[in-house]
Amino acid sequence: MARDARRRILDTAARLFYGEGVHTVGIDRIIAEAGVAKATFYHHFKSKDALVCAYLTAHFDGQRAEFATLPGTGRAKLEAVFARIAEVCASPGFRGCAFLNAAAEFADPAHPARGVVAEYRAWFRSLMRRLLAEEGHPDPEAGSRLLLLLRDATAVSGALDPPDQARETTEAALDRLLTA
Amino acid sequence: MARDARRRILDTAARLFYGEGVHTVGIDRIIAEAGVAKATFYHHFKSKDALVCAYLTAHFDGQRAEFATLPGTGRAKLEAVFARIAEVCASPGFRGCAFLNAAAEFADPAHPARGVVAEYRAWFRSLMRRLLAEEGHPDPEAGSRLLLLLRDATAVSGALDPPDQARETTEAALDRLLTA
DNA sequence: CCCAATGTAGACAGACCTGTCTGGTAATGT
DNA sequence: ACATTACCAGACAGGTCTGTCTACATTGGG
Repeated sequence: MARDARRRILDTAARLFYGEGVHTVGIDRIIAEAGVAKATFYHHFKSKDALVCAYLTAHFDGQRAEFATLPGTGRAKLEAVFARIAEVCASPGFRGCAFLNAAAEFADPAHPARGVVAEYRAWFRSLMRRLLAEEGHPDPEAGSRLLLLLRDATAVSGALDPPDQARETTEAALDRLLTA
Repeated sequence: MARDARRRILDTAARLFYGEGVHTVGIDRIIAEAGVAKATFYHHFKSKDALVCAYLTAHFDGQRAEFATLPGTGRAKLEAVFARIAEVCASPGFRGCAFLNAAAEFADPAHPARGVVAEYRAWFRSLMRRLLAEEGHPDPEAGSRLLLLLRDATAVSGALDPPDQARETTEAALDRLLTA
């Protein structure tokens, strides 16, 4: 046992921060559920804010890796990406987009966590831009903004509306937004 | 002075809750900035949760009243509503949709605040349904879901993207979502 | 005029928060 | 074998949180 304390902390933080919100979950609870000493926690993370950033960054890395495995190029890949998003957003236990929730919790745009959120959004948009360009879309720049919009909307709907609504409506919207 | 303590509390709560987040603003701060005694606060609101619900409900009422003053019917009114939304979301000081932010802060769907959010969403969607029906839209039910999606997306974008992006992208998306 | 409602000021309890610190244990690398 | 590193357990400080309480002032309706 032992060399995996950091991983246990990150896993527990991901579960609790995502499931219950960053502000409502304290360090004490994380170290208790991770089975870790307080000194160990502060050995690996200099503060709670640092842990929040690490949690978001790990989430970012995971999503980047997941989308990279999806097959296809251009529009086919685009549809695969949104199918995956819609699937996740309609799955049980979905509690909204981790980045959007974090942004809502940290009102100050200068907060480090907001930086990770901004990086994520920039990455997602550039992915959309690339896929639209591959497809020969007339205006990948404007198109990517529409698709970022759709991504956000699907996440919100998945969190607040009946499970299937987000998936079906996203499909319909994707069609309309792509064929212009 | 005096008979307006409740209003001062509500105004202060709206400003602070919206601007800095519900969890980060304490009762002590609200009563201090509202210039009100603690006993007075707990005389008007039985708990902080009750104040949060009152804040959201007031916001709901305000938006309902605002949309009611917009002229036109059918598609004209629809476009007026979204123009207003986009304008608000692109204005300085916009920190996201109060309902979406509150929903993100209260992870438990059974929290009273989440009830107000659900009521708001149901109202907005029924408004969309009505306007689409007036316009002779072939499927107001599905259409209203698309427009709720767009509303959410505009709010998120207004909070996280450069000011003008939300407005322009919303306009473009509205066109595509309405003409099928 | 008097009573009830509404207001102010602020102490207090009990809980929880983050972050620091001490002290001791187990695994690792050289 | 031994030093280093990672780890566990838990006390502690200093602050903030919600909600209750006492004690007193003001105001308006009957």
